[in-house]
Amino acid sequence: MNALFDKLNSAQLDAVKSTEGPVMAIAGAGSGKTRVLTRRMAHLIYNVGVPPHHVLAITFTNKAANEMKSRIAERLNIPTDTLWVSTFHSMCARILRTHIEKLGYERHFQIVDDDDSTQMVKMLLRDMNLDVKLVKPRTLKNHVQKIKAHPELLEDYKEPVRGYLEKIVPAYQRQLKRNNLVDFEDLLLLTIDLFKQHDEVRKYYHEQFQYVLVDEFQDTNDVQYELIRLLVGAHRNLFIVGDEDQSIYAFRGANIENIRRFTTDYPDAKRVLLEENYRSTNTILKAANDVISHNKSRIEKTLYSTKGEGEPIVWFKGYTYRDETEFVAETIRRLVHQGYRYEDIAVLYRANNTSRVFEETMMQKQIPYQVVGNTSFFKRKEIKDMVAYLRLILNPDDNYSFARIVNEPRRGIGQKTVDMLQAFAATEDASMFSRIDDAQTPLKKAATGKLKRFKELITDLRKALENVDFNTFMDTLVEKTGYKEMLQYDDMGDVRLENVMELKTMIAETQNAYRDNDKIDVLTQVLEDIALKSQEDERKDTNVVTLMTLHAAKGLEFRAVFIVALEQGMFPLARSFDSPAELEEERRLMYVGMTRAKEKLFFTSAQQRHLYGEPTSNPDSVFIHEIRDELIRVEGLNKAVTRSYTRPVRTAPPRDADHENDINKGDKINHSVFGRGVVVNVTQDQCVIAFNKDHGIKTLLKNHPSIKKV
DNA sequence: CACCGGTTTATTTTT
DNA sequence: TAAACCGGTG
Repeated sequence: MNALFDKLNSAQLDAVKSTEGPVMAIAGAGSGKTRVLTRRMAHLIYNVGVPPHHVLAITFTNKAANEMKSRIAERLNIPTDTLWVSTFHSMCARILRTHIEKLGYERHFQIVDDDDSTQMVKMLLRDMNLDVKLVKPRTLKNHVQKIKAHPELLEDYKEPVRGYLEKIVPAYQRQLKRNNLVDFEDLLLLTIDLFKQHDEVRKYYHEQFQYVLVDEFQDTNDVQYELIRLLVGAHRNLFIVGDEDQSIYAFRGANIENIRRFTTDYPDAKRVLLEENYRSTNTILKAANDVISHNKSRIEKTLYSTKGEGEPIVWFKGYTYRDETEFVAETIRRLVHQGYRYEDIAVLYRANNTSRVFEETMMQKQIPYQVVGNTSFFKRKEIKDMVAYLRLILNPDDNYSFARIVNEPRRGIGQKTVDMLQAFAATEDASMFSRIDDAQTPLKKAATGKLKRFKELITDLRKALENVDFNTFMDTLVEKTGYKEMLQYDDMGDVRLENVMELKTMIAETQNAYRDNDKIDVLTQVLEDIALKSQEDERKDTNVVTLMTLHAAKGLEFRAVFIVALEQGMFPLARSFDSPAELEEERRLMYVGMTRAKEKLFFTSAQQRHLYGEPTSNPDSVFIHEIRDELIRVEGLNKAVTRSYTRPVRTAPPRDADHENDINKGDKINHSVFGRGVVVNVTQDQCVIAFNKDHGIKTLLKNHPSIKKV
């Protein structure tokens, strides 16, 4: 026996040792999923003797990838860079850097992020004189991405969106390619194209990746699924780990169905169920099970733990949000007094804007805290500007970057001038940069003069890049562009300049890692990292309370967890009220949040809170009432009130249980949250109910326990 | 072209 | 509340 199998239970051991053929591991929250993944990889390399670079592990976040890499490398005492452990996107970027020329792109292609995509869609909308108010650019961008992945879905759209998409999608794609840019979706789609069109490339990677592991499989979208299918060769050594109950990214295209699809595509797949939880007390697990069992379609599984029963969940309801935040702060105080460290504690909320009131109270009460996942470093304006400069220096024909910084800092080159130049350049299908000196220019002398000076600036900087070292180059860049001077008159100038200098450090580090490469390659690599690793080494303050969204908490664990603002409309969000599918996703989010807690779990809510400046009051979150009474201790406002526990829907045989509620058109019903209503329509498993004016018409799950026939 | 002030709008977001 | 956006004026 060797240490690779230490401290693994039999199910985990099975998952680690079953190396050949397709394997699916269903891993409940806290069941030691990461441990299984890393041990399996180590086992493959160390015991089975597979060379490290023949194993591919795909994760969703850089954080997860890095953690896995370092754990394996440490255990096996090998350098991390021999391992192919990466996100879908960086894996694709890496493959495309070598092969993208086969698809007509240039090797030094740049990656645009979501904000850039939205910006481009917005510009296209304006160019085409389409109404920006009718469809929001952000929303339209999401549709564009969807159509890129699934062109056939265009037919499902109604006017005017359909017409917009028909025009925008090809224009958007043309523009990206023209500027040698790819977006996140392209990274996946182009890799798929590459594999489909070039057998020799595909064969090459089939030989290379003899074993493939995919983490968080429930979060894969259809394109990623396709990519995995193409990637796995005849050996079919594919290992997936997932938990459908933790799928919380459907709004981004994640498709839980992929888990089921896997079982049909690989009917011989071995199945391992990891149900033993190493994280939470049984009280927390039971409560989490209570909540999640209200979801209709799922593979039934019940987590258990050896951590004992633990204490009941405490639900505090205050009059106002002030009571609520103070309860949280005071409880944190008490916990710390009992020996908890600040870093053992997390405050989780559904939407970012909730953090503000908690921050205020934390500050007042002098409790050290950090807010995770606000504006990431690379999304800051000054960094995006610098990136645009760097991209333009690398590729002067990049119109998009050109437009971003041509007048940043102010050079008196306004929108009109840029528009004219763009139109002029478009007639020759050339870049703006290349036509500045053109004799035919329709631009005024003054404007042309300013543009020429700008062009000179960029050309000079390009020379500087080639002739001096990176540190000097970056100094020259902020100096010559006038960016540094601009920041001097900026309130936040100091911080911004510091951020820009941070970039300098990053380039230096990358250069060390790729010492032999030439400057262009190094800079390309830096820009790729910036695009793909958006907030990787967000510096973690030690020993502080963590405030973050429930989404951000996925994969983490804390001794004590507060889930706050548990009110209808706040969590679950109001949007989910009339969509059973969205409500189920909210419920999974609740499940994820609850299972973050190791020892203590707190729910809080307020009778009244300010929303967008207006005082509002909401009923208690349905999720609280989906938990058995004996698991919750009520404090604050509702202390004396009996709670209305709603039993879970039986999930076991959902097939012929349709008559369970036996709701028909015209029936009068009573809903535990919305009150009385009349059924106006019934479909297979849903029904449409008209409630009184406060709630209006809603579509709900027919068999949901919250509905009772009157 | 730049700046001021009124109006509008409001999830989550690994890449 | 707060930030983004638009339209008018200097």
